[in-house]
Amino acid sequence: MITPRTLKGFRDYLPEAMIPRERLMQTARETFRSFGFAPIDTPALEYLEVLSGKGSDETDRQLYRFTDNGGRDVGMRFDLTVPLARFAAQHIAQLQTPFKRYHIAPVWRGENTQAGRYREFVQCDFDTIGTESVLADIEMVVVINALMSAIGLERFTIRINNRQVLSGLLEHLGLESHTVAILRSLDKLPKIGREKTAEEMVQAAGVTAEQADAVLELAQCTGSTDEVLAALERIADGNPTAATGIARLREIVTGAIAGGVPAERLQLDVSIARGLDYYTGVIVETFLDDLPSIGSVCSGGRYDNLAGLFTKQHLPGIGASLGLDRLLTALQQLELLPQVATPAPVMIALFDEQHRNDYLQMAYQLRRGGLGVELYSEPKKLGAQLKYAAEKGFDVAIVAGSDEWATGKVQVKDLKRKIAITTAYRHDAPGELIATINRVLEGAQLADEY
RNA sequence: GUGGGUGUAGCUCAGUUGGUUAGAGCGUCGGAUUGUGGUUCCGAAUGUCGAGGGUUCGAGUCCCUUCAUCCACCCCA
Repeated sequence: MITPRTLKGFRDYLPEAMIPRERLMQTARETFRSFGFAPIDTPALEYLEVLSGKGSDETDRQLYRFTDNGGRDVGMRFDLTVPLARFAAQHIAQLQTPFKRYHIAPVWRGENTQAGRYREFVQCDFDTIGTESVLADIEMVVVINALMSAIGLERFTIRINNRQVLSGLLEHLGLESHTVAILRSLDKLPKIGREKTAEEMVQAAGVTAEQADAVLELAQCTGSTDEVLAALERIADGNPTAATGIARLREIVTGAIAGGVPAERLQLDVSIARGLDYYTGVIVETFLDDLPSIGSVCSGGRYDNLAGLFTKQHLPGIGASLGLDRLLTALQQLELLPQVATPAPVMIALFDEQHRNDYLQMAYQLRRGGLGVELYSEPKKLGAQLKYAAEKGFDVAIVAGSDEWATGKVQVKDLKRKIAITTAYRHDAPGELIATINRVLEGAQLADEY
């Protein structure tokens, strides 16, 4: 016998897990499409050189790679952004710019697992390429807010930074060459605190204590966006790069607010750096206020030359990625996921098998009326059937025995509120029953959000 | 990749210094209740103690290896 098992970091999804998962994907799709992003897909496998070209040592280490049966060196994509760069370089002639696409698909990273971190997980990316307009930057923030709201979340914070602000300061301090090491240290600031971060910067990045202090002062500006912007201007001291970056941040924040994002969800935070070095402008991370420890659930930013490896054409872009599996882990920990094992809301009890064809006819009529309906398949005791319906998460059970069929009425049981409604029903006039069920479902939906 | 915790019934866990046939609660199934579900009562089933090897008269318990999972570092969705 072969032991049935799954690989480390790879998972099976039972209906209870898959139902909210599909719902989340559907919400993401609808949100992206409502902004005009169009779907694309790319292969899971790419030539190794395509994936490792831009990658750092870290991504190289996490890359699943092998030689295929034709002797080609191939790798499994570890994000959707590098495939997009290849895709754009390859097809740009047939695409109009700005090109807006969304891409919902699994990616693979051979790293160590943890809660909300898997080796196979789904990302929901949306990007706009071919424009440097600040409107695209603003739209990214607006989409993130719309997406999180559509999922049913209210308590989240979108942290915004602009690489140019820090670059400007580093330029001002004469530290451009240490940028990567400084960013790496800076990323630890929330975890290890200011003093240790300063120590590490001095040690790992080889800067002076004064320089480290200036960087940290910049990174620790807090308060309202106006306050932070004013403080940044003071510290950057007229450096042109930083000034450009700060002006851009101001435009993004005011634009996002005009675009419907509540101001309190936006927080300027110069300390967020993102490990990926391909970001060149604005950077965002999205944290759940009630579960910040899970990390960012939606991150992105501007990259002004991602396709440079694949084409001479200048292709600036901006976009972000929702971590579907991480978000689902978070929603589960916050107990915001319904425990439902059925995708259909209505179950018809097989109460009296003599009327089997009536039940089939009724199910047909209800489905034609737009309702998801399961007809119970065994003539078990009614109590057992109702128990099955309640535990599987159906909202409505239809009960009709010989008495009901004789009088032209059926019982609509509201399983969530435990009440029964008697409604007239005939196969050639199902309208009243459908209306009754819909009334119950509207109530049920209110009490049954994510 | 490095370091640490955990792994016993479907789930949450107990299992005393190694000692006969491995337990509890919840859940499941059957019945009380042959036309009405989340309560109550009665009854029942269920484990190669993650896997493999070793020490021992004897291992769920000790040792080694391995797999999975969680935590920290690293990195990130």
